[in-house]
Amino acid sequence: VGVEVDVDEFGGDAPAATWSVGELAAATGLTVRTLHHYDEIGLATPSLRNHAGHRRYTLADVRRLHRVAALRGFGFSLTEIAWLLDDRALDVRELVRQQLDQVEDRLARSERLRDRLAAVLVQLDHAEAPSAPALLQLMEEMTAVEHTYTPEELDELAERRRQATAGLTEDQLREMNDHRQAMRAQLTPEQIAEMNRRRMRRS
Amino acid sequence: VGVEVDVDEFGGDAPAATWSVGELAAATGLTVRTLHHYDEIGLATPSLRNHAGHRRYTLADVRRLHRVAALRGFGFSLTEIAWLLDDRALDVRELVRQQLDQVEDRLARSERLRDRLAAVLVQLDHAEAPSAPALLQLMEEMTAVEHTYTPEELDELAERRRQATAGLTEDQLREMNDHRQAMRAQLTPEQIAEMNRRRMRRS
DNA sequence: TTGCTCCTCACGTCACGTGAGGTGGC
DNA sequence: TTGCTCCTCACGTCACGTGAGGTGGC
Repeated sequence: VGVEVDVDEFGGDAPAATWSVGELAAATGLTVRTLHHYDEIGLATPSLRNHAGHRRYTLADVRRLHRVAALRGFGFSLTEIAWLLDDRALDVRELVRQQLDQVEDRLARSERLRDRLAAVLVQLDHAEAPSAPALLQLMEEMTAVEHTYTPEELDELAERRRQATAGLTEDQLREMNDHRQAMRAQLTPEQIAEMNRRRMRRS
Repeated sequence: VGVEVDVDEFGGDAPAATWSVGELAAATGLTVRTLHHYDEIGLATPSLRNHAGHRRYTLADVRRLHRVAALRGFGFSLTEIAWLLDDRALDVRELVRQQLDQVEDRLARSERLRDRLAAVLVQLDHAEAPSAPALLQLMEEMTAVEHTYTPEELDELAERRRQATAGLTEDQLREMNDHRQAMRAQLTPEQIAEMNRRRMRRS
């Protein structure tokens, strides 16, 4: 539904300010497609359309949109956001607590995964040729015995983590970049596409 | 493609052991649908089919499947796993490092999200009626000023986290359960379905 | 006339889950 | 004959991304 009044045809009253999708996208950092999507599912619908059928968001619409964006930032699903905004959530505290539980859970998994990956990196350096078969053998050993690390290995592991995140020198960064460039030059188009897709999802 | 020999029709040689999808699913903890999927995309295809067209996995197939499962446990995508298993990965160390970077990134996001959710819980307790509007106002305040916490609030926050994860007493757990039961009794079928879906994805 | 923004389909994503409808061996 | 396992479609998931093909105002 939604009011289909042409905003250009307002009568005596001063016309209230409205926003187009593009303007809102620029202002909120959301994409136009995202605004379309929220409209499609009825989560945030513009109250008006102009004579050409273009969406026109009122101030109230913009406010709702900001709430949606804020709630997304807290990790709620669009369904849950709809419940909250329409005041149909039964127990807000419980909802937040469940959300927290989920995040704690993911956090714990990610930490274990990080440690195991860091350990793999350390072991790969110990290997003479870090090939795929070497990696596989390594992982089978790791999953089999759940290897306990020596203090030296744990140090190396922490060092790895530091290097992976913290500031590298200009030279190191350039070297890594050169290496990646050389690698990419040998990739098939589909492999490159795949890598780009993964990078997009990360940001 | 794939060899379409009937395993029941082996000649003089002792028939090698093979597994059905159901047996493998039970043994590996994967679902039958997952095995079908890996077959569909060519990641792990059974070498044989019996006369009725049923999949028959040889020992080599099972070994490959275990590698797939192991690599999944390290967070690699099915495409990456295919590269690794077919030894088509260009730089194994770089692949592992990228994987580690991604995990570190997710980890950092999750930590921030956890802190903000815990803070919301604390604030909800300060509010007299923890309703959806109260939650929204709270979040707007939080995103606006990026509120700095007092030492007392930080303590409460840590306490929240502890309660959310660590061992609660039997009484507390029972009470929470009763509460959830009561809440569920008021849910619409679609809301229940939604909650179940979320729970499935978590495990 | 040329750009720019806007519109509505409609398919693709990732790794499967979930029926639907049917077959084959014990 | 009844269960059980197996089979192949084929749609659904979640929150959009990405064209495709077209319209309207400056």
